[in-house]
Amino acid sequence: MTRVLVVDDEPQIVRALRINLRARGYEVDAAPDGRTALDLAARRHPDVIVLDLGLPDMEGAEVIKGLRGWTSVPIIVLSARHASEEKVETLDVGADDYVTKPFGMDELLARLRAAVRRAAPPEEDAVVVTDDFTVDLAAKKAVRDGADVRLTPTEWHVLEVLVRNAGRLVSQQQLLREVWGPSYENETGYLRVYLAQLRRKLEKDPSRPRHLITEPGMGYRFER
Amino acid sequence: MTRVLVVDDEPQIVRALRINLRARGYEVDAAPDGRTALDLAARRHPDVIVLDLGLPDMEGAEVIKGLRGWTSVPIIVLSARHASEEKVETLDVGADDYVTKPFGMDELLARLRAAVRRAAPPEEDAVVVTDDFTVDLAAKKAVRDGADVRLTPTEWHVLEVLVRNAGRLVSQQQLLREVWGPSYENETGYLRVYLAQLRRKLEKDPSRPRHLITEPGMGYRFER
DNA sequence: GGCGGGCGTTAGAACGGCGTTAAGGCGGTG
DNA sequence: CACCGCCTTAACGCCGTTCTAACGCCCGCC
Repeated sequence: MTRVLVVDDEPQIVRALRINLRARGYEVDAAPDGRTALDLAARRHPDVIVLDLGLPDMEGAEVIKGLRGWTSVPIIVLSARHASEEKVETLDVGADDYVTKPFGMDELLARLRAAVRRAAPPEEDAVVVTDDFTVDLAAKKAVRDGADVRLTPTEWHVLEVLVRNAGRLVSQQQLLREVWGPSYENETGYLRVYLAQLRRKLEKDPSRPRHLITEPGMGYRFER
Repeated sequence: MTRVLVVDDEPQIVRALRINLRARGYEVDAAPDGRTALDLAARRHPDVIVLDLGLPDMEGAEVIKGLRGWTSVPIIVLSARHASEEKVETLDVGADDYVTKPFGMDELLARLRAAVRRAAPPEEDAVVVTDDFTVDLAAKKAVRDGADVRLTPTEWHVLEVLVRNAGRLVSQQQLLREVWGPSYENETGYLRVYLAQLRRKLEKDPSRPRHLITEPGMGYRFER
């Protein structure tokens, strides 16, 4: 779950943000001043910070610098000041975005989504592991006994559909449609050939498949 | 040097941006429409894109989607529309920031600095070593048997994309998009020529490549 | 117990894709 | 203006993939 730290000394703004963020599945912490904000940021490691300028105890710029000393968490600044110099200074000390009050909640949430999105790690590899072999969907790679297994485009495509539906039955028609196209729905012979190929390359005992399983008369299923 | 791609069909805005950016040491490319923008983005790999909505040939959202299909370069949108829905939609399809016209040049430049700053990679050791050769991504150099290998710009670009995706399969379309641009996705002949060149210059036995590997029908893969 | 349909397995032929080379064209440089 | 790299393009031969057909097996059904 995404964690948001809201820093503002006006209770009604904190309240409005808390309600809106909670409703969208965010976890919300709140701090009424800069000191508490720095403390909570260190302890709770939020995924994004919404920071109101004009806190009672510290300059906004000081809060940002205090954060930037050790974290690159996205900071979205809220401010009543429209002055260009203030925006420039705030952004240049390390803020990621600057929203002027009064602000539209929809827009703030959209900017928050954008900030979280680009801070997210670039995409993890979707790796599926079985006792006998490993399938890396992102790298388009299958490994067995430590060695890469070479798969042809069609073999890979069939395997991919099955693995993405791991544990579920995939009907022959569905497989044929996704790999060969809608007009090949009756070519069940293709499936027999390619499933045999895949088993020969991946299963320990191809005659007794443990992962690429036939459901007679229905379709095929990948079990990890 | 930081490279900026300015996308706008109004010459005076392009001109103003170009002058201001040049004066601050940026390298500036400009595109008057979406099609040119996508092409230039692929060929020049800007560090940030300033995109005006309301281009003559494409919807702004379409341009953003076209970019987001293969790159995470920061996109700062310029727009005359202040409507909240437009901001939300634009940010949600992948824009990083949304600035309404008329805009202050100082503010835009500050937002641009912020976008570039947070996109900057955390100073990685960009040296990849294999048994047969070494690739230094930062220095843009390849070394084999202690001697520098001379690579043409295109050769280097192809190698760079493959090395940055080390171990992962890179499809022919992806490779062509990133090196030649989206309109070259069918020119698979280029790949055959350039992969042959790279193998001849880098592999010990070019007829049996150990690192620049072809996956027939799918793409290419760099293995260290 | 014979029969037929579905499935697994194998091999070969056709096709398209890939590696390789070299020549032409283009732009940049001295 | 001539030269030189680099990119593009085309031609050719080879290799891998896909398709197709044939055969054997198992199982349920008549």
